[in-house]
Amino acid sequence: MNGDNVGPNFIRDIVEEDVRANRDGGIVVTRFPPEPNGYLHIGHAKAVCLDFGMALDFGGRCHLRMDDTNPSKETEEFVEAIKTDIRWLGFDWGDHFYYSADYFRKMYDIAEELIRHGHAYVCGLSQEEWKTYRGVPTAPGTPSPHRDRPADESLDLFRRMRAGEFADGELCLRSRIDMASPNIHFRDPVLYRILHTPHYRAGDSWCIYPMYDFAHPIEDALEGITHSLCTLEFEVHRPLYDWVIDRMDELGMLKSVNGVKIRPRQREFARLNLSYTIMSKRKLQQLVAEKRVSGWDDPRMPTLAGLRRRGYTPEAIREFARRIGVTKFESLTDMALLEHCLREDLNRRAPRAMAVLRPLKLVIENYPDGDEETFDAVNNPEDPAAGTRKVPFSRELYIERDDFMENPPAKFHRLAPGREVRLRYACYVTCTGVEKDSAGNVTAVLCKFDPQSRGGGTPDGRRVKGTIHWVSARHAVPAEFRLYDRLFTKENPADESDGSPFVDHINPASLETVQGWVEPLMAFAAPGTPVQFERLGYFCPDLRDAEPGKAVFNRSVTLRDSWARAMKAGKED
RNA sequence: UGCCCGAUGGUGUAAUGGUAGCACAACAGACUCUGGAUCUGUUUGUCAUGGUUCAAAUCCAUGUCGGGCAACCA
Repeated sequence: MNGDNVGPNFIRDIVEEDVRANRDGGIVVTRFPPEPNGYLHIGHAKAVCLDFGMALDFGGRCHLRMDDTNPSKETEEFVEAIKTDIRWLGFDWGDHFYYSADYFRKMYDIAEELIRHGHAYVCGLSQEEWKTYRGVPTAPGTPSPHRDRPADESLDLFRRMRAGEFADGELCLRSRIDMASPNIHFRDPVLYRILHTPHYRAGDSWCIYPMYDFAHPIEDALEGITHSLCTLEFEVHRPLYDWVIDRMDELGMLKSVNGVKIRPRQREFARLNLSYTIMSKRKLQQLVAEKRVSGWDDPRMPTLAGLRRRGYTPEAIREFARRIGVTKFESLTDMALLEHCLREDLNRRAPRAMAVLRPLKLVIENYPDGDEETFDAVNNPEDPAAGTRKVPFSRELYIERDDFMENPPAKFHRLAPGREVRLRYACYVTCTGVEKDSAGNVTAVLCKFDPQSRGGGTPDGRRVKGTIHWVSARHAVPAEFRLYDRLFTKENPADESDGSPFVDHINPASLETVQGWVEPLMAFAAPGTPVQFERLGYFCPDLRDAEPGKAVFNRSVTLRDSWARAMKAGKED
């Protein structure tokens, strides 16, 4: 029963032990419960992979449930986006798609039962007053003056709350637990509040809404969830979760499967933090609202929609989730690991092509002007089955500006006056001179080619140190390239303890747009399909802006570049 | 100065009383028609102090540091 969707971790150990002990009849049912008030991000992907992965690995199932108990922030748009993203990631909830809102009636009935049994009461304290009564972590609270309200009276008041007789905040339903508890969440937490706000799904049928702490365990219990996995900040809520489950048990409302009563248990793990980006929904929302990015799906965003548009694959993200593991340690994971997972996946799968981002004209003086020919190029050296393609060649080519230097350092393997390089898949050329404009800028590189080197080698077996990519000027298709870099310059922009807001650390160079050329076949690349532009990186035609006749490529991630690294380290000589 | 949780190389994670391992990153080399990929090698670690034990990253105690908790948010 050991799949490999989820690697070894303490949650897996717990589930394994539960199954071994035949707890809940040995079945595993998890759930992923997003609130539809924003887009899913890579941090959610970690949770999705855990929730669905555990179910998959133990032959169980995972429910998708919109945790929509707060009508003021939730919309249908987000529901659809969430479903799209989870499907894209590669997970399937089958028929088990739920809304918290669909349980409102049941929750209301349970609340009434709690009142009857003395577990809850209607409280008329204002939020401001409650602050005083609740006490602080270091000192016990004092009971609300309404704590001893008779059940009949609370029931009447609660029904009138539901009927809309009171204004927002005028009354609330409170659990009756322990005002002296060292755990603040046990000091008679609110179960229901009055909110005269229509719900995107339930419409205006309710003006009272359940709180998360009340709703969540009920949903889990009704659905027969065995393992309710959530993030660390809910750890202190666990006693309350268990309290509600106990009440459900008393009411005989725990689900039974094959005669076995299912008792949901909450387990907590650390959320994902990634270097040079942010994971807070609120902050992401702020980037969108302030138009610092183009939207939730801006390719620089850590949202799944953004990563998808950037060219990330579900496989890479799932592998990333597997590798980071699951612990209770609040870590800051290196973005380089995510990038590594993408490169690893794309290196295996992405077809190669040639593109020139910053063009410099190269003229082969001894190549006849009107002539042209094609060379065979390998589509993917990692996958022989991908075959080869024909790439057109002629007298005038574009090469990368970076691939030519007039006065190169010793270890520069590319083109320079008098130096010979290989044009990838084509032939050897030797630089014979340059053309310059009046300002002294090189406008073209002049070369002669060795006709015997056609195909990329020579009879005399002489070696060249460099191989550079190119496109034939006459055949090239113009293209826009969007070169993305990390969104922030600070490793942990979410940390504002130094007084600087995260938006102050947005990387001004996170997007650079350049106009260049691609080989002809790339004009037909389908949006979203990955390609490696040789020696540059992995790209994909933009999902939004690429269309027939308009080539727009997003750079997903660069290739590892040891030359650039050496240059940066100042070791070029 | 209450309650809860955590601490293993630069980063992330494994070892469940018995040789501290893996991955990423970094560095070095080999190979190469991508300065890519691949392969080989190197550097760096159990928060501290006690205790239990033949044996402690692991169990216990104390301390230190970090995180969470005082929404009618989730």
